[in-house]
Amino acid sequence: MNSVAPVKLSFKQRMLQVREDAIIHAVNRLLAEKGFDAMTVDEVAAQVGIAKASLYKHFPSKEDLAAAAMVRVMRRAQDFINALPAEAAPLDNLRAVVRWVLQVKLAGDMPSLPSQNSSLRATLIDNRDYMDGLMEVSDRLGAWIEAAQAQGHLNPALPAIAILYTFFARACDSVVEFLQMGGLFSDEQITELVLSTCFDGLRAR
Amino acid sequence: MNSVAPVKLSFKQRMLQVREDAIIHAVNRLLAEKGFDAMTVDEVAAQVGIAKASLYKHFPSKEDLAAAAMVRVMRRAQDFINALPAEAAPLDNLRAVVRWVLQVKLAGDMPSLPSQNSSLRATLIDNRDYMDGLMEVSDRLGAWIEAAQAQGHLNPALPAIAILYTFFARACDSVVEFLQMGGLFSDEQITELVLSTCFDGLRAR
DNA sequence: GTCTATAATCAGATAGAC
DNA sequence: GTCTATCTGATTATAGAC
Repeated sequence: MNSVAPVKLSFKQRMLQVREDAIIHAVNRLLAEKGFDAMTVDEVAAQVGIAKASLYKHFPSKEDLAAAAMVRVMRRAQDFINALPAEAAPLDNLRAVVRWVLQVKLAGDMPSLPSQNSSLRATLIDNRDYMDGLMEVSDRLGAWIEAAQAQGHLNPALPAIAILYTFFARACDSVVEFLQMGGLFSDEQITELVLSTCFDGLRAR
Repeated sequence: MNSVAPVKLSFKQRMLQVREDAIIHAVNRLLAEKGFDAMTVDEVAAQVGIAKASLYKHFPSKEDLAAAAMVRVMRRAQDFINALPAEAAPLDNLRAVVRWVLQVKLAGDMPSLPSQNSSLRATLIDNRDYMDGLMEVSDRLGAWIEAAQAQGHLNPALPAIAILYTFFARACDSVVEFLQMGGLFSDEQITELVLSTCFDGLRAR
């Protein structure tokens, strides 16, 4: 009994993991496509192909579904950041991160949450995985920002926290949506335009 | 009869106008505070101090309420733009407009709509006042943008439309909310920080 | 036009069988 | 854990008296 139990458990857990991955993937897509308020739990269930009640066995609320999607994207960000060369110039790594964010957004994979929803905010703050990820990302980017400022690559007059927020805000930049809707520019062009305005500004140099 | 009718009508219309102004003002505040989805028609009615059914005598739907608020803010933008000196440098006028947008936002007077809601978008597109205002604002700013580019003040390599969208996007810039939430900066500091990153970029000059 | 009362619908969450 | 069926509450919108 004791010898087989772990194997069966592990298999069960793997199935569970796969199912939850499918759920989170669906949530991520729907959050990117229509946002939190317009996304319904029925839709999520339908997309995954399970009953709504089953969803609630995995996640206790709609807010927790959204939080799981945010944890997922935060993990991806951490993976990307950790894969960047430590020996590269901090400014280059920061540009690479912003480019990654824009590409995720342009691919329709960036979940978007309403910034004013308080119950959602509470759920996120209570979510340890999310907060840990957010803090690690902030620390990594913050270190690069200060290094780039010390090297004279980023404007030293700007508070580092303001620069950090400016990067985070690219994940919900309406300019990307406006340009994408217009249909005049390719995804690559949009990426370069937003990167240019972000780092170089609108004024001539 | 004919001699008094216009007076009575005008008085009635003035009362109507005042009432509708109060409604739109409440909608504007609620849209700025909680956004379209979280705002309920009951709340609007309660804030104005009238019954919900009376609201629907003035505006046929929640979407039309929001559209009226957008028309209002667009009118304010037009008024501000028209008051700017024609002889000033285009770049200065553009900076003034962006500063105005940030101040309205920081004062909690900038209504925010979900960019993905299709019924709302349809209502806005069908709203002549809104579309006319939007186009006039775009034309005025567009002319200044092109002039500033010709003078070498704005980066000529950027498409004018991308610059215009970058300005519009300041009305829903999450950086403002992030910085405001942190509580480390005054409204004036936030305004100058965002203006700086917008026009001068993050990189050192 | 304003009100009270109510319809109609939708969506988040749960009960209980299997 | 998954399902069907249902509950519960909230919300948009309207009916009908005054």
